[in-house]
Amino acid sequence: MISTQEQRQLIIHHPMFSHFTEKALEELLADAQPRDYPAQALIQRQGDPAERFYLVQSGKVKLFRISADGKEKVVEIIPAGRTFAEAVMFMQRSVFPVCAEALEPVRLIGFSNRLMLRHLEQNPQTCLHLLGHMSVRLHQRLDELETLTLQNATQRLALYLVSQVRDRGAESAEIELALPKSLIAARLSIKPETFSRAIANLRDRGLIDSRARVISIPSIQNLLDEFAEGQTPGPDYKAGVIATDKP
Amino acid sequence: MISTQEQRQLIIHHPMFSHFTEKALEELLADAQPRDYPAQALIQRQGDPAERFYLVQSGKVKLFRISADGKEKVVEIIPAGRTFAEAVMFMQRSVFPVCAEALEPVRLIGFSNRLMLRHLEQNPQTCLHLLGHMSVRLHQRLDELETLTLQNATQRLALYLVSQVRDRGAESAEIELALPKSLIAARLSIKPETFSRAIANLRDRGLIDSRARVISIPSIQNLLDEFAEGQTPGPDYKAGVIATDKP
DNA sequence: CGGCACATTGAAGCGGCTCAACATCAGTGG
DNA sequence: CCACTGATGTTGAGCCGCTTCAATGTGCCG
Repeated sequence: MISTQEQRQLIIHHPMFSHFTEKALEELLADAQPRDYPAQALIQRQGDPAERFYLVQSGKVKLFRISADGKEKVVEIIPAGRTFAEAVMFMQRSVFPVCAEALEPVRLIGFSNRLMLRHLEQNPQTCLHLLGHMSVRLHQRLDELETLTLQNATQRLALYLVSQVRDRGAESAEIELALPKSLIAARLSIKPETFSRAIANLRDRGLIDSRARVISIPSIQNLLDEFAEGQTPGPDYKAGVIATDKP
Repeated sequence: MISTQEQRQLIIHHPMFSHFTEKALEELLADAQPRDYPAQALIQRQGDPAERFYLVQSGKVKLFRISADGKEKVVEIIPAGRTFAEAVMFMQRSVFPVCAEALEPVRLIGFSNRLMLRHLEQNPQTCLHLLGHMSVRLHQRLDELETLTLQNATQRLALYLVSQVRDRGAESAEIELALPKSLIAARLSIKPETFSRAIANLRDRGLIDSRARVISIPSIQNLLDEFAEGQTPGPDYKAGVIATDKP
């Protein structure tokens, strides 16, 4: 059960719930479970049965996969205000596909999958919103797949830095790393040592300037030009083969 | 406009359309565009505006990304009977995130995104089906992400071989590669040479037996044990940190 | 049979990893 | 206030896996 006004506001204004009727909302809220986790707590384990999805009220959550030999792959860092594990509820066998860990003290609000599904059946608007949301996620995974296979460590770092720039379209920028470098390294699937060397590499070449956690980029364009991002191929790519119009 | 009975049957029985009313279906069918492509034809380019999604009537379609320096990453191979680019219609800026190429002579049926969205607004059942579909896709991408970062080339190949086994749960199996080895290599993000060496590696160790395009696996379990798949960590993983129940 | 695409095998190179030492900084307690 | 400590970040050296380049082998269709 949700108690505080702060929680109500957070939920009500979240796009996931904004199309619901008053009644449906009340039902979901009545069933919602707030829960606190200390830093480093394991919130869920991959393979656990999933009966709820979560909204992060405060703190940051790390989603990751872990392989049999103990190596982990950081999939995503969920900041406050965002939901996670919402895609799981649409699968037949509902188990968490990833582990979740609290990076800092975290407060979550858990919603019942069963209840949510029941309301979705009568609310195409929210379904469409969710579809949009999941399309974006799918697209992001695609970007990451490409980045991982087509770009080397330094390029991945450069793209990450650019993605952290708040002011889109600015010429230059100064950013402060929101996470420990070792975590960013994990997010980029590189080792901390390699991360450090990549930073040094960019610094030596004058593309960035780094002082501790603050990194300034004299020219964002230069950084991007150097490591051309996954853009559409030139217009002359494999030109010539055209489709026939009708079967 | 759809003409042949064969096409109608294919469409009507596809889960994407199975919940639609007769009337909605007729509207979609009236607008559907069949189209043929010769082998190697470029069907769509990443960045192209997307106004339709496609059902593959016959042939195979390769979805891939291409980077500025020409390296390509094969994202997926779509066989006959499946749709692609259906996730794009839910995004604001509707452009194809990948290139598509006909691996063989291909016949596609294209459906209007606009029309489909309009019908989805009145059909939560299909929305939910689509959500389920996209959850699975999201999950698959996750698997691939993990496989790419956590497993080496030989392990990836082993997992691929196992995934190609038709008879789930059988002790041993014999499979015939449905695609040229160089394409499978690309799908696994390894070079053909490495693919070849990986096959040789498994053969030398008695885990598989390969004669040209036919590969037999004496014991599927052995193959999996060797390269323990991304399974849930042992029950003792980071035990101890428990959540407090209430805020 | 020739020709060509596909596949295999060898040798060398390179990028990122591992291991190890050292630096830096924050927090702690004397 | 400073010495101690542990976490985090940096730097160096060597190694390993995959790629690259190049040569050779194999199968298919003219």
